[in-house]
Amino acid sequence: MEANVIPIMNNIVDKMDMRLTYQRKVILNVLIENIDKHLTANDIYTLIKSKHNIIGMATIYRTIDILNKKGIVIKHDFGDSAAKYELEIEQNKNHHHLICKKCGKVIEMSGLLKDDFYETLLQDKGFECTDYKLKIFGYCADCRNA
Amino acid sequence: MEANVIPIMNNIVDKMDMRLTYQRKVILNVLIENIDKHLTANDIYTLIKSKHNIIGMATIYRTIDILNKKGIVIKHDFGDSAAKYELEIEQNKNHHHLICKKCGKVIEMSGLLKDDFYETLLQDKGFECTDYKLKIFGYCADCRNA
DNA sequence: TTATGTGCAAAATGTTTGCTCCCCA
DNA sequence: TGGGGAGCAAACATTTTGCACATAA
Repeated sequence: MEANVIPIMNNIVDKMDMRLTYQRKVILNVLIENIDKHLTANDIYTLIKSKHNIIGMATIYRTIDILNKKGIVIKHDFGDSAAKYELEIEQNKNHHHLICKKCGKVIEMSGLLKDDFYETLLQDKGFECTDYKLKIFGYCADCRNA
Repeated sequence: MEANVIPIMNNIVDKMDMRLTYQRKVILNVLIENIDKHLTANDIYTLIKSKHNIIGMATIYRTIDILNKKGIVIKHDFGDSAAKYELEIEQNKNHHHLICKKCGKVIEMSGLLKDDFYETLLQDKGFECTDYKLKIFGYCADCRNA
């Protein structure tokens, strides 16, 4: 494991409250090293295979599912069949995704919701928001100029 | 076909610019009659089977896909395996979904984005927005009080 | 008439599960 | 050492595809 990954890993391990097996360490390691990317289960599998021993697909799905339920991993669906995962760190949390309908690129940004949306939801609908996903479809700068 | 469906149907048919077969009419009919619902491909299949002749699943997927590409049908993914579809009428367009993490209920609302988000996207990222989907996860009034 | 659409069945894809053996705490 | 975890393969659900036949325009 690379040194700079260790403190992040420890931080997550504190939150997980589950047995720390070799496989789970390796999965977390890949997620941390790709903290700015969206990985499919198969991406994770391939990345692990290239650096460590092979681990089973079922283990990846089972682990990711647990991490997702514990709020450590976010599950995304950008419409291209396989679900994508990323670590739910503060920096990744509740950001928006701009998805280009031409080239498929995903750009991240934030700050498009009204500042008082949380209160509005509670008052108007009695709905308590824990998190949200905003997907914006359209055309990125490159594709618009092409 | 029920009488009140005909004007909506004609409106859509004008937009589609594709051969109007028996199967496509029946699919559109079901979508119009359930304009306020989110249907899976299988829901559509079952609804058609109960009122008309059986049509093939492949036809449903192929038709819905075309309608989606033409902007007549919206495809949703609420995280429960099968994709859900609804007509993309003005009333359905760009609304938000509040998804209860306990009971799975989906509530619709709108008006949570900043008024100038379209311009912000264009200026800050050069991104031209055509449409968006905002999914808000949390707990509905019923589940919060239960 | 002919390009397009349909149905069927088979295949592809992504994900989940049962069961046996393994290993972390 | 005991109970949760892993691996494998088989099952599963949803969606896609190839091909022969049917049909709207």
